[in-house]
Amino acid sequence: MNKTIQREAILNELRSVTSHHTADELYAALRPRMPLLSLGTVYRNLEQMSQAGLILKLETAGRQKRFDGNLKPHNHLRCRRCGAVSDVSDVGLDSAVERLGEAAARLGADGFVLELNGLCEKCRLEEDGKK
Amino acid sequence: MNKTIQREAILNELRSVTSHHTADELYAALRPRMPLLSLGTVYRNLEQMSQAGLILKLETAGRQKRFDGNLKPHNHLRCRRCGAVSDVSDVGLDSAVERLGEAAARLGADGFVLELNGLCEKCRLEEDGKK
DNA sequence: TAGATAGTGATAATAATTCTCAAACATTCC
DNA sequence: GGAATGTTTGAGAATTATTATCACTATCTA
Repeated sequence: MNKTIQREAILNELRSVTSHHTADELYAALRPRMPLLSLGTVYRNLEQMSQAGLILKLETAGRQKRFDGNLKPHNHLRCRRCGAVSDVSDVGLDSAVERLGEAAARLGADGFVLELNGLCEKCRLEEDGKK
Repeated sequence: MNKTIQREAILNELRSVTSHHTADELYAALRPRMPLLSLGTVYRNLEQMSQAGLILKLETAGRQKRFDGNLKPHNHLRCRRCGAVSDVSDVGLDSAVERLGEAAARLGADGFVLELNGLCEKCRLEEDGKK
């Protein structure tokens, strides 16, 4: 895998945000700096880097795939209102997930995909505001 | 929601199989009996019935959505080789998932999506056969 | 620095799903 | 049972997300 300006830019962008971009969000974020960047290049590199284990591909509910530059084990919440995916950190959840991993391994599974559903911080505040 | 022949047929088909059909698999399964059935009708009804809670929509990894006529809580394994989704029943897994549900509820989440990844029965045998 | 390889941008192609709309059907009310 | 009303259908067009193609350019290796 050669080093290219485009690939570096995509990886840096993904690592510098805690949100979990879709391919077209990344494209939109990078275009001002790289006006010739092509959407196909973004897709190609995201796929490549997730194969190589440099980033995570989140392909759970919702139409578009999202990508995560944070490789440390952590959990995700998808907002049922705005669709954003945010990180969840909670000790109780982490230990439940660990147990789940053990149960899955015992069954011979390679792993699992998990995503919490609910309202993100932002939408929770907005819904409360309405009442 | 009116009662129609198409809707009944789709629901019955989903309930009579333990595999988890995609829209086009259902379409293919029903066409011999209902040659005028349209794929749009299948999609429309699947969406409607999952909204109404008559069936489950499984929209995890993989491009196509799958639908499940079994409403009892149970877990799924997606085969990394053939893409099929099968039911997994295991006491250890169930209790880990229950804990996970409690942790998620404590955090204010509505629920979660979970899918194990690995080889299904059929592919496991075939892979073993090769060696 | 030349030759081999890999990656890029532009665009076409594909896959899955959703939308549109006139005609057919189901339900309600008399 | 038949008219009025609302719902659903089939057929096809449209949309969305993603992948493939390909001539050209950048990167790497010797």
